[in-house]
Amino acid sequence: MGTPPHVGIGALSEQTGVKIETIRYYEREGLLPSPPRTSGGHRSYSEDHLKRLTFIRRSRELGFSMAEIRELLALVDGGSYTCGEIKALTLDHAQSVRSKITDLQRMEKMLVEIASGCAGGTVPDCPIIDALLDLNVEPG
Amino acid sequence: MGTPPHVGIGALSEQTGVKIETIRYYEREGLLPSPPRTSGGHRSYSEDHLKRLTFIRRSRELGFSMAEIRELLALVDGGSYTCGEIKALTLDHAQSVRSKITDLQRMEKMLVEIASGCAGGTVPDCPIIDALLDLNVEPG
DNA sequence: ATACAACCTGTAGTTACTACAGATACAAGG
DNA sequence: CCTTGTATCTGTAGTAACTACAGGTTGTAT
Repeated sequence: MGTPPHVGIGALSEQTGVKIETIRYYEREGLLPSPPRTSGGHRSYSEDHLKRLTFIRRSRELGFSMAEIRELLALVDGGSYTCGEIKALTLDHAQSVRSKITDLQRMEKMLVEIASGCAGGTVPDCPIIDALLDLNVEPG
Repeated sequence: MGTPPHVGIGALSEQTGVKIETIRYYEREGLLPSPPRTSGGHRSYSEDHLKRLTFIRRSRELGFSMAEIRELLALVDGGSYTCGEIKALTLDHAQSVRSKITDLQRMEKMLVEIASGCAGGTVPDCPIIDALLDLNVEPG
């Protein structure tokens, strides 16, 4: 009927979109619990592993660091988490994402600005190079 | 009168805002040419090094990778660069910055969205956790 | 029995630095 | 000249989050 109760690492990888090596890496790092092994030593995963790995992947996609994910998981695992704690972590993270966006926007503006000074011709005298050489070095 | 003709690595570091270890790292990586040494083996930098290091630092601040900087420097060093080449590199980079911005904006939106579903109370039942567990796993 | 894919462990490479440890060098004061 | 103290030297290892091997074993289908 549904999915089989235990799958190998390859199947887990396909179902979650997380590469095999990365799954093993998460296990080494303690994010994903060590699954039981077959008699021959192959990892055998259950539905719970699938859920947890999905959680990890989603969190990574949202830009949480592994340290932050560790925190989230610790709260969840402890069973003692409150909505407030989780929400605080999430909003903290959103703030840091916003500040990265601001930085990148400043960058982009500068890039376009210095590029716009450039005719793009074939002369070897380029205002972009000049800008990179001279910015912040200009005397008052 | 002006600046002295040769300075040590500490002074160069202060003048450019690039840490000493980083300066040595750039030298190892071939971005900054090896300066002459004093009899005792200390690095002794000239005005040219200052300019080049400023170029590197500015470029890094604009988000160019070291590989991209290497390209820029190769063009400049070859003396054969044209405005068009430099401009193309710059606009390429600007495009990749824009796409990073788009990604982060999507992230931020998701974060705020899932956080908004959360009352922030003390109950251990949190829609953020649910979202992280279930997104993309929902059956059609 | 045999082929072949899937899996195993362990190590090293990636990016752009940063942080040591342990040894010299240099500059100033006495 | 000697001492102190700061500056610098080399070389190695650590950071984040993977990714990519190499060389060996297991699982499975015929």
